Amino acid sequence: MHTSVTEENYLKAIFALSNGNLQAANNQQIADKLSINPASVSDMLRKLSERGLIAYHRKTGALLSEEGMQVAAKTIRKHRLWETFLVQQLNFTWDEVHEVAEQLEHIDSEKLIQEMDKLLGYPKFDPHGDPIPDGNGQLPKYHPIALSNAGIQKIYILCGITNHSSAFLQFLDTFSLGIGSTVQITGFQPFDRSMSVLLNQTTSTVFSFTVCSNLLVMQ
Amino acid sequence: MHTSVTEENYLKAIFALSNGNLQAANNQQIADKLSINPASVSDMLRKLSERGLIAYHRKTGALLSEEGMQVAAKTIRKHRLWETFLVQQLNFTWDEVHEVAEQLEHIDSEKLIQEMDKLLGYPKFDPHGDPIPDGNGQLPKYHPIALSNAGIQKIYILCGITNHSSAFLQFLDTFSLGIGSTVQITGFQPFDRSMSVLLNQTTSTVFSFTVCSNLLVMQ
DNA sequence: TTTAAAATTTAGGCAAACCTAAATTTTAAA
DNA sequence: TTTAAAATTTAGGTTTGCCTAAATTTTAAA
Repeated sequence: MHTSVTEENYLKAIFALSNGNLQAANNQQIADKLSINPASVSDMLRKLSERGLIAYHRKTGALLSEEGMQVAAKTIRKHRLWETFLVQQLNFTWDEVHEVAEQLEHIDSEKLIQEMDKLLGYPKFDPHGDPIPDGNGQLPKYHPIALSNAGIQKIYILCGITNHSSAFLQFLDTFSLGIGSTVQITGFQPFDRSMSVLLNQTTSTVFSFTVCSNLLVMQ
Repeated sequence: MHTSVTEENYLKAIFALSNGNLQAANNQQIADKLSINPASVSDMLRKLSERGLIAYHRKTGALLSEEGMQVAAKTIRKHRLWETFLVQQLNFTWDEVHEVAEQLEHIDSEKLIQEMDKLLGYPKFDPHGDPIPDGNGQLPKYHPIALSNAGIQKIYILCGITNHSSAFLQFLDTFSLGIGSTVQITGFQPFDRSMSVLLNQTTSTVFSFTVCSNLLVMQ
């Protein structure tokens, strides 16, 4: 199925707003996200629905169909692979990649994206730590490990904690650290098993072994 | 000045048809080249003319203005850099690159193209042997040398000959070799100064020193 | 339960780029 | 030089995707 740039942007927005197609996205949310007038969104939702890419009802909102999901995942896959390429090979910074990736994600070439994937070594996460869907639109499996068991230099996503005390939560809060934050391990001190970490690609600090063993991360 | 994908395609077509802005391109030629109805071309030529990107008159045809030339050169620069990238780094073959480069050439990011240029080592010619305009839209200078003085492994463009005998011309003809053909030097035999060459990226053969000294090539 | 506010849709338009069919202009042959 | 053919333009339409303003529907407060 051929999809226009506009359609792909709507599907991507619905994917994001629906939190991976869990809760339906309504007109207003989509209009806000895309900075498009609700009347126009109404039009497009009807069209996407007629094309079988979403299920939509004005009261309940929009969810992606099987096919819509495929398109969205493919577009996100391209976006994140391009971001990875721009940062790793073209010296783009974190904040520069998005605008360009928004354009590149709509380039239509199966070979291009396969070769790009290969060139980058089949990455599972982009430089922001967001997961890259595979060629079938599947997100990488969720395999949490304690940060204390994680490998040096790698970038992880915080996906859970094993200590729910308010003291610990407050501690995390002082670093603006939450589920989905990225944690890159930049160093390890064997004598106390503490780790130097880079949080959200911005804040450098050191976490004790106690902290590290209470943070669940995935690749 | 912002230009649409469509406008860029028209300017590129006019550049190509006008042979680098030497002889004006007429409606019909542009319509054929872009597979667009002459009536539509008429509309667009008026628009481009109003925007100051071309000089157009129905009798004399279209030529690029200074500004139109800049846009065309920039688009061609992007196209050829992308082709080079696709072939060199993403294992695309000669015939696969065009379709994708047609899309990529319209991506708008100064940094992207600068970094791509750097990544590729500031190439002057693309894999087809076509010259890549520099950041200011200038084509590389024409510096012909005898093939016998050229460097191994490099790709050259045949740009002239110093022997115009029909025997020599016929000889070239058997290899479909003409001005604009590419010649890559794949080997050099010092004992007779003969060269192994790859012609037009397809035909492998060996040229004697005599042949090599009568072929003018440029980088 | 009524009613006001908020969300959504409908109606009517616009711009970009394309089209076909019908002029009109240019070129070239008789 | 006339005239027919070819090239080009104009006129009137289409589709996509957006807009504003005016309904309409839904939600939530009184």
